[in-house]
Amino acid sequence: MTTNAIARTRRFHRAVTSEVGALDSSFLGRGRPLGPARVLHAIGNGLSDVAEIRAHLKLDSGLMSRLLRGLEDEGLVTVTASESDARRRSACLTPAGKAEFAEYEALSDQQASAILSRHPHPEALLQAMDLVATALGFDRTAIQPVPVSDPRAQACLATYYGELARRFPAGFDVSLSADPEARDMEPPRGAFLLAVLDGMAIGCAGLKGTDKGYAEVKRVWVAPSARRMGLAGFLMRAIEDEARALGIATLRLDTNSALPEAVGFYRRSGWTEIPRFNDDPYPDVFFEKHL
Amino acid sequence: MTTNAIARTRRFHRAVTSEVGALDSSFLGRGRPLGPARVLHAIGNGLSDVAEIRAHLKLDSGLMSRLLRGLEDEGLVTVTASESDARRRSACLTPAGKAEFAEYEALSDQQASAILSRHPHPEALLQAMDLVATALGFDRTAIQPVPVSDPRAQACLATYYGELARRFPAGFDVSLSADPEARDMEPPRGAFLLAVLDGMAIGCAGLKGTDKGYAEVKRVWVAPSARRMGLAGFLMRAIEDEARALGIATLRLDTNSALPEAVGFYRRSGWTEIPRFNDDPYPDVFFEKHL
DNA sequence: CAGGGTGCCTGACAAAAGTCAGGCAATATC
DNA sequence: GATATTGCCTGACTTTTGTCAGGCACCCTG
Repeated sequence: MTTNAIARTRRFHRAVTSEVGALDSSFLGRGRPLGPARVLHAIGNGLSDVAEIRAHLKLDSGLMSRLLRGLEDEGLVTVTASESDARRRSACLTPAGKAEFAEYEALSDQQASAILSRHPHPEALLQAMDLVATALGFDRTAIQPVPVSDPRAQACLATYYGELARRFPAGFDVSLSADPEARDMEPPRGAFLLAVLDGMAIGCAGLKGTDKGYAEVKRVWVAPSARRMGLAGFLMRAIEDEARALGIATLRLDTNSALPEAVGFYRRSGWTEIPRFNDDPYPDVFFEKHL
Repeated sequence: MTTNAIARTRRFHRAVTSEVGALDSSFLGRGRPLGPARVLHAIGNGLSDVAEIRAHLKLDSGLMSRLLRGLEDEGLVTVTASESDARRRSACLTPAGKAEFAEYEALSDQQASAILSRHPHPEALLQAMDLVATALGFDRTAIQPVPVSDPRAQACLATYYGELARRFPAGFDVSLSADPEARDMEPPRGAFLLAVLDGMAIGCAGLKGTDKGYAEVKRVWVAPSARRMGLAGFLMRAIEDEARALGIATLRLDTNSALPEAVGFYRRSGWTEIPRFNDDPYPDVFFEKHL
């Protein structure tokens, strides 16, 4: 590691730390201390179980209790006993709370938009921010099953198709390909997994159930910002676990020699090349793996 | 501004904010509260004037006074009256303070190095961090005169020469070019300006005095992360101000048609193309400007 | 239904950070 | 040389955040 590289990294930290002061302005800009603002933000983002919020924000139980009380006194949240377990409590925004949350969101959006709009090349800046964010937090990546209809899943697939269209010599039109029915990629026939980091999907993989004695792995994609970090391996291991849990013993997949990094990855990770097993126009390489 | 772009920017903020928690671990990792640690850090980085530190850290005068007293009690700093103005005070690290500061530096270096070393492509990550840091803080850019021997100036020049070597069809060897004597680019004959952001040089420009009735503008360079943001314009205006202050009425410069963005920039900003005025082997376009 | 565990609340503190009014000495201004 | 200003200090606060022990209601287990 050169001294220069460390100096540049630390310069980045300095820049970002002072910018986080400005970011806090979107947290502090409404005359509320950081603690209550963070709790409000967490609730607004869908966390309701008090214990979950506490774990997420790493707050002491006593402090959490008082912060919630404060928000209740302001009329922003209501706290009720959870239905399934009356010891647990569940927080939820009142209409006033929702309005207040929306104001915080607007502040954050404004700030994000300000940064982007004063830059001469926003797309390059976004790509750089994605790369940095993924590098900083990669360990926090969570792999979770979602319905294919989840908007984040759809966004991944759209990017994936766009990339195939650019990389296949003849382009790519998903409607000509054997597009799996959504319910083939949902339990109990299959699964669709999303790799999520800081709320953004950075990869996906589908498991498509068939009636032919095997399941197919489809739509394995990793965001450019997360490549070469081993995410495909995590996704494939998770897909194999899903398959085992569904009682599937054989997996197949197809890919294209225009994607050499994918072909190499499957070769390296225990897949065996087999003859063509479908008549999809796009793939030209076929693999199988027994679990 | 698309919604997606804002979401990506905000995701970056989230990622970086939680990483700043980790950064604070390098500030808090030595059992000292944030306040005193920040003051120690500021003094270690060369700030000594108490009022300057206060302005930089945005601290109340009372709080600042107490923090300094705490560091004095720990034996880490000594505070003395300033020589020029006995109302002002000046803080300076004791040997123990220097050792403590070095420990903080080591923690920060370790953290920077950890981020880089776990990434598959550190140079790409560094470039992304540079781009983001420059975008976030561009308004804070300071243009300051330095001796050409300043290590930051030398680093800029080395990068500049490297870039010329890549872009000139026949390469670039500074020893074959008319490399100005250092003292031609220092007062009273000339100047060398550095654009500094968060402690890192992101651009430079030299003013080389001659005995021929004009001064030359040399070594105008902007870091890749800061291009297209108008920095060259700021630098040139500052160079012109320096020239006027030195009583110089005519500026000349040479450049190369392999650098079309530079040629275009000079054409747009009031320079007149003139015939070749030197026998340097590299340039093929020549400009003049009267102040 | 007794006993142990869990989730949240309360009270009592303590540390850290921030605020404000006044005070003192040095300096600038007229 | 009187007067105002500046830079820092001190004391006396408040707010925010964090910590800890105990308590109560609820849940699970046998």
